[in-house]
Amino acid sequence: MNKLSTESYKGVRDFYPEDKFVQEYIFGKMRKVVEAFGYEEYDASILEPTDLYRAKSGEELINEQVYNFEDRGGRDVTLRPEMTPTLARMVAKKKRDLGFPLRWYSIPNFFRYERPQKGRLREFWQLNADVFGVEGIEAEVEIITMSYKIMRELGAVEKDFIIKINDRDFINFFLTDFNLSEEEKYKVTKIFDRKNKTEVSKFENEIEEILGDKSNVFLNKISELENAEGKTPADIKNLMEKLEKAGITNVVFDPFLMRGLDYYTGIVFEVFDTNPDNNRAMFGGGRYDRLLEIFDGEKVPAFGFGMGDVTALEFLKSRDLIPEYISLTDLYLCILDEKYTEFTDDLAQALRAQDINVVVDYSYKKIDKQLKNADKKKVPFVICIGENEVKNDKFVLKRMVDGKEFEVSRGEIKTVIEKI
RNA sequence: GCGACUAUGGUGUAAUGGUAACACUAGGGUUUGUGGAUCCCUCGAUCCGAGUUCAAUUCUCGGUAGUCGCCCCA
Repeated sequence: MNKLSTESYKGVRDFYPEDKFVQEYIFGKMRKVVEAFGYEEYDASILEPTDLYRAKSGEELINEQVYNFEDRGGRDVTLRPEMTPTLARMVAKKKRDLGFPLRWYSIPNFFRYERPQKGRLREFWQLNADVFGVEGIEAEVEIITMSYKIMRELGAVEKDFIIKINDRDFINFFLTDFNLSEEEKYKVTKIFDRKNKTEVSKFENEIEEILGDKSNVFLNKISELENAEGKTPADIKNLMEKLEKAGITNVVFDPFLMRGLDYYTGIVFEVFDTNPDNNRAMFGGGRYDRLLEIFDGEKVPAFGFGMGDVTALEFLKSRDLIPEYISLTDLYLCILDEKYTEFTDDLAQALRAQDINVVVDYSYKKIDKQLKNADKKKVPFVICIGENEVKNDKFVLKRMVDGKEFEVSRGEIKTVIEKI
């Protein structure tokens, strides 16, 4: 017989309880922050018609990076690679009913068919928080503030990360002088996007290919922006001032920041790890005022961001910010002999009725093995049930962290567990 | 899609052209109602396929997987 492999599928992860605990910790922090700003949770199916992504997500993403298949009815189906198109679809569908401004969040999983490497897998989870119906800079301030607060909640200090911002409109404005076609403009944004990872000469050559002999003029203008603080575009300056008022000072203007997705229209931002070993964008977002047009022609102003669990986890690991596993179970009941099982079950039921999480060990192993197991599972309290307990209805409640024992009656168990 | 490196029990390591050792873990026992202790026993591995060879876990090639980088990137 062939042995079945225990390996998980390429690029996806198994979440053992300790792993799930950490993931839930991260999600919990995300939830706490966005809910404090009034964001409501939504969700959707992992399957979407492929057409949804054809419109605006970017050619590369749809052609090479998605899992798609034809279903039995001949429909072209895709495992969602991102949430924004789904969200836009949901909002567009019930636009008249929803009431704006609308603030929604979700922590769904996504699939992308790519080569797994550090900080990037084929399946990942990502917080998505979006606000619809706010045209002004308040949306940017709010979302970027939330990004900042999540980082702080996770234990990061300001110098651990830096928030880069830019405005796509602003680049487009510069490009209007050059009479470029839409496609050429698009190419320029892609080259910009790559700039920080490209050699300067190569970058300049690529720009020159598109702009010809005017490229020097263009590049000079851009570098002026980059270097001269006074020339920072007004909206960026405004945004930075407002963030500073909120106590967020690790923000910089980066005229080359583009982000990969095609649907961004205005301000975009990315949060970078300042650790030189992990010089990569951790997460980001931007304004996409025109995305909802693809459904009914009406635009709805929108600003949102996404924060993935893989990069967040890498960050926490590198800063030693992973929390220690804590069991959700309060009490572990050992049974010393099979004949005390019924008594133990009754006790467990009574305690559960008082909202205590109780696990019963039915292994009937030696008591030291049972205790060892309780310890391994990180359950904080143990009671062993044997002849004495059944006879007297008195118990020895053992606190595992220091081995201290407390003599208690049945009615005292709950209060002792909660108090100490 | 491209490149580099890697691949031994569940985990971490060892070794050799003659089929594998050790530690931890797990299971069982011992000490006979309180754990991270001692002692004993047991389970358990050379990624897959082909080639060279009397003999391959070891050498060669291919595949697969992992790690890192490139491309790309929410």
